[in-house]
Amino acid sequence: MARSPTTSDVFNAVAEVQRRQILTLLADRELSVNDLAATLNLRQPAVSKHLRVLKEVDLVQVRGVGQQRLYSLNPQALKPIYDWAATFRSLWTGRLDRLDAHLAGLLAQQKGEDS
Amino acid sequence: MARSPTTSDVFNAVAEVQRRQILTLLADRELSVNDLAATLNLRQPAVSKHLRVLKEVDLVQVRGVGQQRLYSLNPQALKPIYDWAATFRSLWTGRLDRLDAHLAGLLAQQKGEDS
DNA sequence: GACTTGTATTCTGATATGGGAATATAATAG
DNA sequence: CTATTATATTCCCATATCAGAATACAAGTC
Repeated sequence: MARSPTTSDVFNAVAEVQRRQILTLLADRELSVNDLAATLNLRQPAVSKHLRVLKEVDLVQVRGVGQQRLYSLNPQALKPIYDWAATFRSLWTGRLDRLDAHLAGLLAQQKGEDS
Repeated sequence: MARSPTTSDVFNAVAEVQRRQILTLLADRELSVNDLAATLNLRQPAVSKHLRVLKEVDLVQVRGVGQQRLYSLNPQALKPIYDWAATFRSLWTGRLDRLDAHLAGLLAQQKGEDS
């Protein structure tokens, strides 16, 4: 078996540095492909390809404005990553009940699933 | 250029599902390689290789106990992921102005063009 | 020492990557 | 319609992956 495709889930999509930077930039404002290329010092095709990946996992959405395509962030798609990492949060905050908290977190995740 | 090595940073290491599961299991207790292999229905060499990756990015640490090698989680190594994701947290916490912005975006998209 | 158990490493192969170069498509302007 | 601007796609290739199989290494037992 080979490595999972970058489009298989948000974790794989976000593994690439450039894509994380794109998301960070889009957190502030809608940007066009060339805007991103200029800011990141990447060629336009490279940016287009990264955006394609991000769109496939629903991390960004596009809006066509004339000849431009403005990409914007879909923040909620990042929630799974936050939630997963948050599961371990009590383990580094050095509290006594950290194990309990972690187990509670796992349970909540199983029951809740969404939001 | 090729895809970044899984050992290049925590984000890449954690992109793989099996490795995330290993971390989740290790959050509860120290486990041996064979313990993990049995629980995850993976062959032992596969687990050893995953653990190697996790160790290289300092997500786990090993302790030799007799013939066994007990792996344990180093939770703090997950903090960068949590912190990064938390950066976007305010964007999905349902503030009204954000919702408005999003709906405005959708409306503009309807009038402008498709995705 | 010979044997067993636990783990790590090496080799292989199918698969996917990310960037550059070139090209194609889309939308607008003249 | 032609030219221009903005973006997407295709082709290429060096690189890395993950799992399986086989093997090596390590530590304990007899």
